[in-house]
Amino acid sequence: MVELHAEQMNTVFHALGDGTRRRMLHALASGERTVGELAEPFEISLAAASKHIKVLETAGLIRREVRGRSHVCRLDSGPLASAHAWLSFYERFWNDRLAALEKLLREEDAARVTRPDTAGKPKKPAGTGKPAKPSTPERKSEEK
Amino acid sequence: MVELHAEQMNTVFHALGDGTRRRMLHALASGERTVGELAEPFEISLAAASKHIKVLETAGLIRREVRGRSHVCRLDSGPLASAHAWLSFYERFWNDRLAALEKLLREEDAARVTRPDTAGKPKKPAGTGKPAKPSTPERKSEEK
DNA sequence: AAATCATTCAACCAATCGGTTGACAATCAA
DNA sequence: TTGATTGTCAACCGATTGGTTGAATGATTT
Repeated sequence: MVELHAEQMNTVFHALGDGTRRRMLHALASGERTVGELAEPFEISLAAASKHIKVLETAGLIRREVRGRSHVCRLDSGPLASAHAWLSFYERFWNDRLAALEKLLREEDAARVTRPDTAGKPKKPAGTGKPAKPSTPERKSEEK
Repeated sequence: MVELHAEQMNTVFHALGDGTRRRMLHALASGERTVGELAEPFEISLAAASKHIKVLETAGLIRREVRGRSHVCRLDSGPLASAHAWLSFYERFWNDRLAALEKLLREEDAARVTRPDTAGKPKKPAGTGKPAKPSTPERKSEEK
């Protein structure tokens, strides 16, 4: 599952990287809102708000339904769920008990696979217990 | 808890909005990496990679320890946890059963509190069951 | 038909982004 | 000391961002 649909993630995270847009999403959490209603709390022009809304829309975070002359927006949680899932991968790192275990496992793993005799001199003091990067040279996946 | 520390969230989500940086984080998930090691999978200059790493660092997503001439980076999951928590607010929207319930509750709530007779004309067709924005004018918190 | 309302569009602006190159600083190996 | 190695810094570049203003579009009201 590692980092497919990267372009989507870019747009979603980028959309979330702005406080104005996050507040708009938050407003939409309690129901539909027109563009004007979404714009109202902010001291920016309606055009600027409209752009923010378009960013949210193209990120798939909201959907728009044109009712007469007003555009009604509602949340689409799909991309939020994706972002949430992406972050969940790192959950073990902030879940401390698991993190400690995982760390041990990683180090053990590193110790098992460690460097297949790369450079001649084993200048390893062996004391500090540095995890020592596993020699596998990092798979490539997403390319821009 | 609604959208405090907004500046942090900006930098974190912005940092996550780039595939290169996400892949760097992913690499760090399996252990420490030097700047060079982090840069290696990418076809960009070391300087560019260094900038990415600095973005991650100032977002608090990684920490750096200078060992001799090499800078060793490791993940700091704190901000990831924050982002995850922020997204969790919307969890009910993609958890369908809960979503349906919540929706009902919201509508019920909206019906109970509905507009304290704002504009004169009750042009409400009352048929479509639109949630009807609660008249509370959206609390302001974060200001850029 | 005219006015008003809700919203987008187009052009512009300054700031930021992601990238480059070349110079620099520091550490380590010879 | 000389020379790699590891990484940052500074200057620059084109593209994108978030904002503005003014005009244009479309639906509703009068």
